[in-house]
Amino acid sequence: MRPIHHPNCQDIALEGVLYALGDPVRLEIVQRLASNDELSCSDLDLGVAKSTLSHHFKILREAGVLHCRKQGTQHMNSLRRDDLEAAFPGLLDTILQAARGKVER
Amino acid sequence: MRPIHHPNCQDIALEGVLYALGDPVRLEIVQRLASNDELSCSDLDLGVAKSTLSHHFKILREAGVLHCRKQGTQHMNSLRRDDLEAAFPGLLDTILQAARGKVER
DNA sequence: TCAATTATTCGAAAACTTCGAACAATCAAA
DNA sequence: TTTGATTGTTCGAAGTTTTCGAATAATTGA
Repeated sequence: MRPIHHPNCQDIALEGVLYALGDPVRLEIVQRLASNDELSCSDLDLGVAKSTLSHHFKILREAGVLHCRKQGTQHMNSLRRDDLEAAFPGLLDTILQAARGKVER
Repeated sequence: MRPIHHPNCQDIALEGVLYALGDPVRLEIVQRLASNDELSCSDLDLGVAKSTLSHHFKILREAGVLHCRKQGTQHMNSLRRDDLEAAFPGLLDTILQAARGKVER
């Protein structure tokens, strides 16, 4: 298994982040991570094949949205809140707020 | 030529907006529209085929990001600022701010 | 009516997404 | 230490989307 790649803070691209979040499954993942410090793939049941879920996590990781840490057989994922805030102030919060509004109304 | 379709305010979906903006060409279009009230396709030279540009405008239109108005042979496009603000407060401004930061630095 | 301008539609090629099956890595129990 | 269970990734095929250039459509002005 190859080492997991994460972009540096300064390499996080806005298009990449928006693209990553512009998918219902990935946006849902990010929303769940907003209220759970860490989640593994197996914590989520989003109605897609696990290979597809793996792909979605890869997109999010390579966009710089989340960080992945191996722990045994699990991969623990967490939001890169601080890095995103540094790169694009207010962006994540605004998007999470927008996503939240969608449901609560 | 079929009539141009625009979604209603309440039908603007967050994923759709993020997806639309998660492409370099489309993000560039939106940035230009942020400083120009109206632009036609021919006002832009973004290094893609005009059929591709037409496709990008369609994505942006159907996501509810911009409005298109026919004027003669031209199609004048403008940002749906108010509708976006109503649907997702602060989102467009935050994204434009993030996009702006990218260049000015 | 004819030509010029502007933009969309069409068809083909390339790129991406999704799935299930196969594979790899890790840990725990026997 | 081997076996089995758990967790994810990789692979190959099928379907979808993106991109391009060529053809088409709509509008205006000469």
